[in-house]
Formats: sequence, structure tokens, C-alpha cells
Amino acid sequence: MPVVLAKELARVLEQEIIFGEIAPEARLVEEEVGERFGISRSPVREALRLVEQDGLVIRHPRRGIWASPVGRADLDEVYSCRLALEGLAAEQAARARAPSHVAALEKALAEMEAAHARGDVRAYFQGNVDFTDVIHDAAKNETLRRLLNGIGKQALRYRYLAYASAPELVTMSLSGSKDILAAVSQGNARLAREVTERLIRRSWDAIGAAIERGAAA
Amino acid sequence: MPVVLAKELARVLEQEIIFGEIAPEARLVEEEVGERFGISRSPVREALRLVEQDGLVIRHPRRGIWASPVGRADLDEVYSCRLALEGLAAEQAARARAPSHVAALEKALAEMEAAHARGDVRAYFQGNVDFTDVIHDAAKNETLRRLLNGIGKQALRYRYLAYASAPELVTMSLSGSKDILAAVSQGNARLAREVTERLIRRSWDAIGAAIERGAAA
DNA sequence: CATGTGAGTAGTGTATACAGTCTACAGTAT
DNA sequence: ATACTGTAGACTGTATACACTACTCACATG
Repeated sequence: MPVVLAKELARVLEQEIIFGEIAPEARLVEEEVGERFGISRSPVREALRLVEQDGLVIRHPRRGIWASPVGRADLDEVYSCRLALEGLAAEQAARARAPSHVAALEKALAEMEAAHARGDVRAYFQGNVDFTDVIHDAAKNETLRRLLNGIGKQALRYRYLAYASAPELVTMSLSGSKDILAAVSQGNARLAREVTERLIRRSWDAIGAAIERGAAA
Repeated sequence: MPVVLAKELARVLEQEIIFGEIAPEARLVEEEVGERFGISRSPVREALRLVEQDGLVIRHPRRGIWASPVGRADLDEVYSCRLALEGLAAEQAARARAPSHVAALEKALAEMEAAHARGDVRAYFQGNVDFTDVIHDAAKNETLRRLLNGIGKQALRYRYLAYASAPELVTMSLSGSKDILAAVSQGNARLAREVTERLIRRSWDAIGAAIERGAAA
């Protein structure tokens, strides 16, 4: 299986940004990144274009690239967009209502439940990401998928942080995900949108509160 | 003023795709593009990354890049997303309600009116694009702006095509734009969203009908 | 005829070198 | 002390060369 270095590198950098191994607003220098991974600047440049596309870095032409910031203002930007688009995705998924996607949602939910029962936040997070990815697939709209990718990764930083710091969010997320699955499997597009938007709003509020607490510390 | 070739080239290629000088699904070969513009493959590659980000080309790794398709399925993908995001932009613009943005909207609308009065579709189109850009600025949400850029250019192909082929759309667009301006200048966020969504829906229907007519020809 | 294999070529992906821009800092003038 | 200018170095952007992959076509085999 041949690999495109740029794409692989983009994936790694994104993970590092999401999980905080690359700090918000940290400078990314092409040569340094290349040295770290033992590759030349060409695929680094291309990878950084991809990471930029996903909103995780900001480029200032001829001056450099920085990891994008994390904070209340950024959260509000990302979540207002996410509210609009995740609601649309759920609606379109419910309309399409493909059995294989419903099965995949059930599987992801089972994994989330098991992780929750054993108190494993990281596994819960991964299950929840999988659940969200299935909804995006199930919407069968490639343009929407691309847009969701554009903010989904930004949102992941907040989602991970939130689950780790506010465990009641995990319970709320699990319950909301059950509602989404029910609406999608019944083909109820309007309900799917509503419960998705409700869950996003609650997450937004809870993450916002966690950030404000963080800011006060 | 120094220039980044990749960015300039991306702009040119996007214009050519939007106005049909590069046909839907046409193959774009790096070396050929470089020869056309007298530059090397490096900035061509970077430009094509940017154009891909805006949804106007599709890359198949190790195989090449093609202009993205135009058709009913693509229209529906783009417009369902646009409905969600343009509505949000108008809502946020009305909330922000900055006098300089209201003034810019009035100016753009005046230009649209003058163009309409003299039957100049291309100038009308440009005025309408300017109007839309002001709304995006006025929303003061950089993430949303980035997402709208991601589909706005895809939508431009349809918008231009539609105005040229269905003149009643121009009248409808002008009227809808007046409604949006009124709602934004009153700071009525809910109304701004509603009238924007109504206009987008009508455009979607009209463009869809124009495509079906085109398909039958 | 249908299918498989191998060679050649087109074109993408990566490495390296060079040119240009920006930033930081030292030196000089007021 | 402050402001301005010039220089060096860091780093981005572009050009070119090489390596690798995918596709096409000709030929061989069943």
C-alpha cells in the first residue's frame, strides 16, 4: 500500500495539535518538522496545507505557520458552525436511513457504553468520534463531509478537553447519542436534527464553562 | 507588494473553473498548468491544494486532479450546506450590526440595482457577489468565513449560470437582497436568517430547474 | 476470442538548491 | 534616551532533478 507522506504527516500533526502535544499558537517551522520526521520540506509544506484546510493551523504568507488558538472566541466560532452543519448531517442521515449505517451507529454506541461503564474517557472519546463519523458518512453528502472535516478537527480539541475535565458531559453525550440513533433509525429527519442541535448546544455551554473555569485558574 | 505565485494562480484557476473556461471534470496536469503560466510545478501544486480546498477540483492521490463536476447532485450538496451556513452568516451579521457593514451592503445593493436597470447580468453578478462577501465579513466569524469560502466558489458556478439563463432569478435576487439588508440593518437576526434561507431555497429551485432543462436539451 | 504479462511513458510525489522576504539586533545620529 | 539604518540570519517560496506509481498498449498464452 503506497503512502503519500504529506497526507500521513498531516494526520500525525493533527493528532498532536488535537491532543495538545503541539501547544495552541505554537510556531511550526517547515525545516524543523522535516527534521523531526526525517523527510524533506516538500511533503511538510503540503502537509501543512492540509492541516490548514482543517483549521488547525493559521498561515501568514511569507512569515510562517502557527497552531490555531484555543479559547472562548474560537470555541464560539467553531460551535456555531458545527451546530448548523451537524444538525444538517443528522437530518440527511435520517433521510437516507441506510441499514448499514444504522448498524454502524449501534456498534459505535455499544462501544461508548462499554467505555463509559469502565470509566475510560479516552475510549469513550474514540467511540464518540466514530459515532460522529458514521453520521457524516450516512448523510451521503460529500460537500458536507468536507466542511465538517474543516471544523471537526478543531472541535475535537474541545471535545477531548471537555470529556477529560467534565465527566457529566460524558453521561450527557451518551444519552444524546442514543436519541440521535433512535431518530436516525426511525428516519425522523426533523427529530434527528433537533436532538443533535440540542446535544451540540449543551456541549458548547459545558465546554464554554470549562474554559471560563480554566481562565479563572 | 510581494506576491505569492501559488495564491495568484489559485485565483486565476478558480475564475476559469467558475466561468467555464475550464470545463467540469476536465483534467488539470501540473506540468501543463505550469507551462501555460510560465512557472514551475511547485507553486502549481500549492495552487491546486488551494483550489481543492475550495471544492473546485478533486484530487485522486498519485493519479491526478480533475475539475469537480457540475450537475444536480452536486448542486444539491452545495446548496443544502449553503442554506445552513448563509443563514447563520446573515443571523450573525444582524447580531453584530456594524454601521460600516450596513453601509457596504447599501453600496453593493445600489450597484446591483443599477446593473439590473441596464440589463447587465455580469455586473449584477459581481454586485451580488460583493453583497454576499459583505455579509460574510459582517458575521465576524473567521471559521464561518473559511467554510463559506469552501462552498462559495462552488456555488458561484451555479449562480453565474443561473443569472445568465434565467433572468427572473435576477429580479428575485434583487428583491431578496433588499429584504436581507433591511433585516440586518434593523438587527433582526431571526428575520435575517429567514429571508436569507428563503432566497437560497428559491435560487436552489430555480437553478435546479435550469439544470434539468439543460439536461433535457 | 479473452486474459495475463511486461515494457514504456506520463505524470505525481519527494529531495535539494537557490532566491527573496522578514525579523532581530547592532551601530549611528539626533 | 529615542529613532533610524544597515546587515546577517532564519525561513518561506520557487525551480529543478530524481524516484515512484499508475496507465496504456503490444504481445503471448490458453
